[in-house]
Amino acid sequence: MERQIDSVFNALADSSRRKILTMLTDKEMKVNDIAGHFKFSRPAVSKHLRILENSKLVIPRWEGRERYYRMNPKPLKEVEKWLKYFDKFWDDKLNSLKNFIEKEK
Amino acid sequence: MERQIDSVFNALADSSRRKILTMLTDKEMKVNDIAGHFKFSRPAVSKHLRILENSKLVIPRWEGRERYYRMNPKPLKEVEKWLKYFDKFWDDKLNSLKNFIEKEK
DNA sequence: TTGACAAGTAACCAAAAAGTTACGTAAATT
DNA sequence: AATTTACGTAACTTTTTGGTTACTTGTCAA
Repeated sequence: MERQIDSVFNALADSSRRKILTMLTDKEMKVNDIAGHFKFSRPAVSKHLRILENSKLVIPRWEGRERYYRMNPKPLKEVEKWLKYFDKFWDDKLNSLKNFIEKEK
Repeated sequence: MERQIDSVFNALADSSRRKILTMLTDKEMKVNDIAGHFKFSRPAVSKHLRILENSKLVIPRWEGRERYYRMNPKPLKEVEKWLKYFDKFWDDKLNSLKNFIEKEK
């Protein structure tokens, strides 16, 4: 079974999906509205939405025959947590990198 | 030309590559040492390293016939910045909700 | 109630990704 | 000098991904 963090990183790997997320930051949108922002077909958009949905980055809501999507920022917290691990070393790393580059010259 | 952020997200999409990054957090490692941690072959590891290298997440250094890799956390800052965009929005939203509730009282 | 509309799903295809084995090359070891 | 070692690279295969078109289903509107 795929771990949650894997599915989130995977969902974020595609720039179209990241674009969808930014579109959904501040508002709900239905599938056709989203599809209107892309050159490719609506079924392709549907697939992207399915991937975002599986990673819980978006949450759908039916309203009649229309499906509204909104963003769920929670899974991004997992990513931030993963990144924080490196932040701990950030300054040290920068310093030693600087020293490394200095020595190279 | 691929944008930097795209190549970074792409590099991070693979869990083996993320594992390599965590291995390199606090120390340099040579290719064979890294390969020792995976079930797949050394050339496969080499490919992953090439992808990490292209996204600038790791930096190589030749020492004789051995190649040492170190992590470069800088590109992760781009990712964090991308994530911050959402944090800001959701924090603001939470705050205005809080203010709203305060005023109601 | 008929037709159009908003979506999902299925079957398919091409290109990219992720692995393999085989081989090449330069450095270290004997 | 010959051999082994640490890597890279090339050619190839399989799997995954991202797209397509065609079709289905449920809802709305005439």
